[in-house]
Amino acid sequence: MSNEKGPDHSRRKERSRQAIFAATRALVAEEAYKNVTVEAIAARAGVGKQTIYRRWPSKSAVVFAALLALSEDAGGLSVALPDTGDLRADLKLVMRATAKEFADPSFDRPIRALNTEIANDAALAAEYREKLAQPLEEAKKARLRSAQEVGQLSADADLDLVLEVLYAPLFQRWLHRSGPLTDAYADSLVDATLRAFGP
Amino acid sequence: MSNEKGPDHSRRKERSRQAIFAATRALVAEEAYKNVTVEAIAARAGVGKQTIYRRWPSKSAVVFAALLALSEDAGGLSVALPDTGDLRADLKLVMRATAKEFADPSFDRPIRALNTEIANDAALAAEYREKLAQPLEEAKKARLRSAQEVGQLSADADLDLVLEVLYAPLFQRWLHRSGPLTDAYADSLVDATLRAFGP
Amino acid sequence: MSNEKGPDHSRRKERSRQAIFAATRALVAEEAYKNVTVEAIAARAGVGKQTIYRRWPSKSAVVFAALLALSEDAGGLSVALPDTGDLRADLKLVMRATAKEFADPSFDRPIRALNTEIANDAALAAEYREKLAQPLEEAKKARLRSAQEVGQLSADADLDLVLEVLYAPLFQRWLHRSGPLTDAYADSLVDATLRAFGP
Amino acid sequence: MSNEKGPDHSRRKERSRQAIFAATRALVAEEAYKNVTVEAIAARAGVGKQTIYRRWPSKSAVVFAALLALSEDAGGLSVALPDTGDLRADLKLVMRATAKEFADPSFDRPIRALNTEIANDAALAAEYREKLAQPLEEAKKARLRSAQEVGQLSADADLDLVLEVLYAPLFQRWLHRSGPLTDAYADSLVDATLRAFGP
DNA sequence: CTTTAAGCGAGACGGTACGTCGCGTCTTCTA
DNA sequence: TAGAAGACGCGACGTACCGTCTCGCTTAAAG
Repeated sequence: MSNEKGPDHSRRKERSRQAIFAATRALVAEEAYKNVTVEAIAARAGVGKQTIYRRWPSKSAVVFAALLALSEDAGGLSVALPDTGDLRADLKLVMRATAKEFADPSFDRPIRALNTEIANDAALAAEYREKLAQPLEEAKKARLRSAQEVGQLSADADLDLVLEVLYAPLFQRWLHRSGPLTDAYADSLVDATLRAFGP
Repeated sequence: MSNEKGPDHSRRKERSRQAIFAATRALVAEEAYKNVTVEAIAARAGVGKQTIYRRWPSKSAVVFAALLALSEDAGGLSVALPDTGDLRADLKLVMRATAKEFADPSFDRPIRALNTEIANDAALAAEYREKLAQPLEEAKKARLRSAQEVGQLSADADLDLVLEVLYAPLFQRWLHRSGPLTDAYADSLVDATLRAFGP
Repeated sequence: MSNEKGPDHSRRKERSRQAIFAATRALVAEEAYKNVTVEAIAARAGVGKQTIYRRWPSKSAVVFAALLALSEDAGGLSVALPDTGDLRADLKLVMRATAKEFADPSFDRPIRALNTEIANDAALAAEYREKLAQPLEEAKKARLRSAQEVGQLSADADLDLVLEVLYAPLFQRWLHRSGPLTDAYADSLVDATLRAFGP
Repeated sequence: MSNEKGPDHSRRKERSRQAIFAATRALVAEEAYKNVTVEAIAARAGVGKQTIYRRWPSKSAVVFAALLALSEDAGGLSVALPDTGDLRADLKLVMRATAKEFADPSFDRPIRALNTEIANDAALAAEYREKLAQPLEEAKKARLRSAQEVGQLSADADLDLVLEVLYAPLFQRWLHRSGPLTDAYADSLVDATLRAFGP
């Protein structure tokens, strides 16, 4: 059938693509980032180096694509934030979970790798915002809008700013390792944010 | 005599040290960070590679030391924040200036380099906090405490948290290039922070 | 019908075969031998690489076949040596012509390529002897036998040896570029050979 | 002492140089020539690739230098040909020995490698002639001149030509594997040469 | 005249080696 | 005798070809 044709066409491509992504994720999670080399990825994926360079221009791009694909695969599910009607409680839940994720070494390393790449490459940064950050932010803003409707958040609050005030301190503290990422800390960020942007 | 020797000795050391720092800063400001190599620094400084490796264990450390020294030279001046008695006005002044700095390319590249290094090296991160971040934060906290005394800031506010809520959004927006660093944005951060932690 | 099939079939095969040979000869004549690659041949011939590998096991074999085919096409003509009745004159004519050929760059490169391949591949060397060298040698020996019959050459001379003494010095001098390939040199080889094997 | 300085200076250099030569010779003797790669040489010599590329521009040049050095080390001894007063006997001795050498696989491979390189690189060919071929030829010519003096060789014979008639057939037969390299063959070349250039 | 399978061009694939760059160490020579 | 200069062993870079493997497309035959 013609249905088979498409998949047949891309089967080999797709197999190597997935092998490359899997190898990249494994290396990023296991190794210091400087040991994540194109050569190591190719070897681990059982793939020629050229197969990587044919598709991506640099190690950064591969790493980014691998982590992006990971998020896209899992992303559809986690995009919706909880909405119990209690914004404060919902945000605390989410912030505590986020803090825990950052503290998990198997998340820490890849996210650091990702941040290292996007900090030094404006094009990757743009792609990151478009493909990863914005969808997440939209989901979060949807929750905030819902809160605005029920009067739990100021109606004229700039939602981008709200999200920054809420998340950026956690992000910075994690990136610079400038303090512990405890539940209490997560809570205090929610409280501060709601004081700033509450009704 | 050893009196002469020591100074002579130190003077030579100091000269090459300054040459290394100058070369490092120049390269960091001019080049993409991956082109900042120990060999390039040594060549530009007119110094043997060993002279660099004798003093610092890695490129990261050199870059960090060069930028640290830069801040320490200039640091004495900017450590004291303005205190006109009007916290909101003082903070807006500082935040607008900070936003401008981040937007300046000749600051942008070095600070990105610095952040790249400390994000991936916990030891450097600790040194960064101790030598650069904490002194600055202490100066800022001094201003906040002064505000608490005159009732412009909640007496029981966690000053570390206040600073994070104030600065982290700006930092994150800059690092991820996720938005413009305008005066209005700087102001809105101050306003949000004062709503959260005001009296 | 199968009668038609064969030819039609052959016609396509033959077209690509000729394209491959033409491309190979062009590349061998134009380029340094290391730049003569299967990929370059395929690209120039407008042919898939597999079409080459389907027919020949290696680049050596293609190059050899291309040059062999060239000789076979032209070969029928030159196989017969002149026989004016004067062996010395006939040999000098042939040797001078041979020397001229070797000096011609458009012959030089292909023949060097051919020699490179057969020097390092015993199987190709055997094929070379069988398909190219022996027919030529037989033609030459026929002329020598004719000379033996009229008493211009020793009747018990080993004709293989005679040919080697006559040609090998020219070949070696060309291969090693160890001296000029002049008419005088060609003549002196004929004279030496006839002194060694004359009546 | 200054005597020590020279050697001290070159000790590391010299050690790696010798290691490279030894590895090259071993590989050339053991492996098919296409498996003799710069990478393999470097690995076997325990040397970085750059150390090879710093000194020689190509694999050809390394192989050539390695084999040249081998000959130069051993060369001083074998340069003098036997001179018993009987040219025919002396030449047969030498030619039989030469034929045996060519038949020895551990000579065959390197000499084929050498010939492959010099056939395709005029510069190497020139160096080969100057450093290897000419000294040997001078030694042989010295023996021939001695023969001329005692009337065993025509006084006006072109000695270059004599040597070519004597050696080139053997060389060509070896290179093209066009016949056996027996003692009888060696003898017949000497006999033919002396018929051509004898008194 | 359609259908079909064989052969083709195109070129991606897993690999190997290339020649270069930079690492961090080691050695030499100079001031 | 410290330091500039830079060679060294090493390992990764990004590229070129290798020989193999799909993939559609063409195309001439058999249905």
